[in-house]
Amino acid sequence: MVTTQSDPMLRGDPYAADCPTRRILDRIGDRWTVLIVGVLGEGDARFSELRRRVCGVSQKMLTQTLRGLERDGLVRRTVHPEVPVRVEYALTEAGRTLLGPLRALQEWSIEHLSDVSAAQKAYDGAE
Amino acid sequence: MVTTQSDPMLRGDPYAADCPTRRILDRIGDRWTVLIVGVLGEGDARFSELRRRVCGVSQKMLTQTLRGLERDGLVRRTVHPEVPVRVEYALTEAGRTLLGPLRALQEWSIEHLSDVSAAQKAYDGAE
DNA sequence: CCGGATCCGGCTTGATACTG
DNA sequence: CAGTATCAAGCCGGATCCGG
Repeated sequence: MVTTQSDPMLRGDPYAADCPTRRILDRIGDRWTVLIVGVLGEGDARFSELRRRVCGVSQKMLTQTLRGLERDGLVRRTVHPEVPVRVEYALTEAGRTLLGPLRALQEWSIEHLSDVSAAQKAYDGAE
Repeated sequence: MVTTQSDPMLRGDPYAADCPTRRILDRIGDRWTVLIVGVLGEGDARFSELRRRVCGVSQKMLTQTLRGLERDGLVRRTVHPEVPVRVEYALTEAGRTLLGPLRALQEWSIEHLSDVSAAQKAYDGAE
C-alpha cells in the first residue's frame, strides 16, 4: 500500500493517506477550525464571544472544534471559577504560528473572490 | 442577521456568514480540494491518475470536487474523444495562484506535525 | 475499458432542549 | 454562561450501473 521508498513524507506529495499534511488537513479542513483560529488570532475570547463572532457555528461544533484544537495543542482553555462561570480560549504559541498560512489563504480569497464568482456565474449560465 | 454596518467584507474578519473568505473556505475546507489542487500543481492529470494519487478519495467525491473546482474557474477539464475516453484536468491560471497559500499550509503541517502528535498524546493521556 | 451517474447505508452535522 | 443530550437531516463512501 504505502511506498516507503524515498520517503514521500517530507516531500511535496501529501497524497499518501498517512502523510503528515493529510492529518493536519483533516483538522483544518473542517470549515470551522480556520475561522475559530482566525478569531482567536485577534485576541482571547470566551465561548459565547466565539459563538457570536463565528457566525453560523452551532454550539456543538464550536465545542467539538475547540476540543480538537485544544487536543492538538493549538488552543488553551482556561476556566475561571467565578459566579457565572467564565471560560476563556486563547491561541497557544503553536496556534499562533498557524495564523501566517491562514492569512495567506484569506488574502487569496479576498483577492480572487470576484473571479471565482464570475466563473461560477459563467459556468451556471452555460451549464 | 447580517450586520451591514461598516462593511466587514474587506477587512480581516472572515466571520460574517457572507464574507468572501467564508465562501472560499467552504470550498477548500472540504478536505479533498486542497489535495487535488496540490496534485494538479505538479502537472496535468487524468481522472484515474488523480484517483490513484489522492489516496483514499472516492470516485464520487473526486468527480464532485473537480466539478466544483471547474465551476470556480480553478480547474480546466478537457475531454479527448478517443477510443477509450481520456479526460484531462489542469489548473487554470487562477488555480495556480492557489498553490502558494497551499504550500504555506503544507509546510506548516510538516513543521508542526510532531508537536501536534505530542500534544494529542499528552491530552489523551491526561484526559 | 474509462469516466461518471445513481442508489443506499453509515457517519457527521445541525437545531433544539436540558443541565450545572 | 458553558456546555451535554437527543434526534432529524444531510453528506460521504461503496457498490452498482451506464455511455462512449
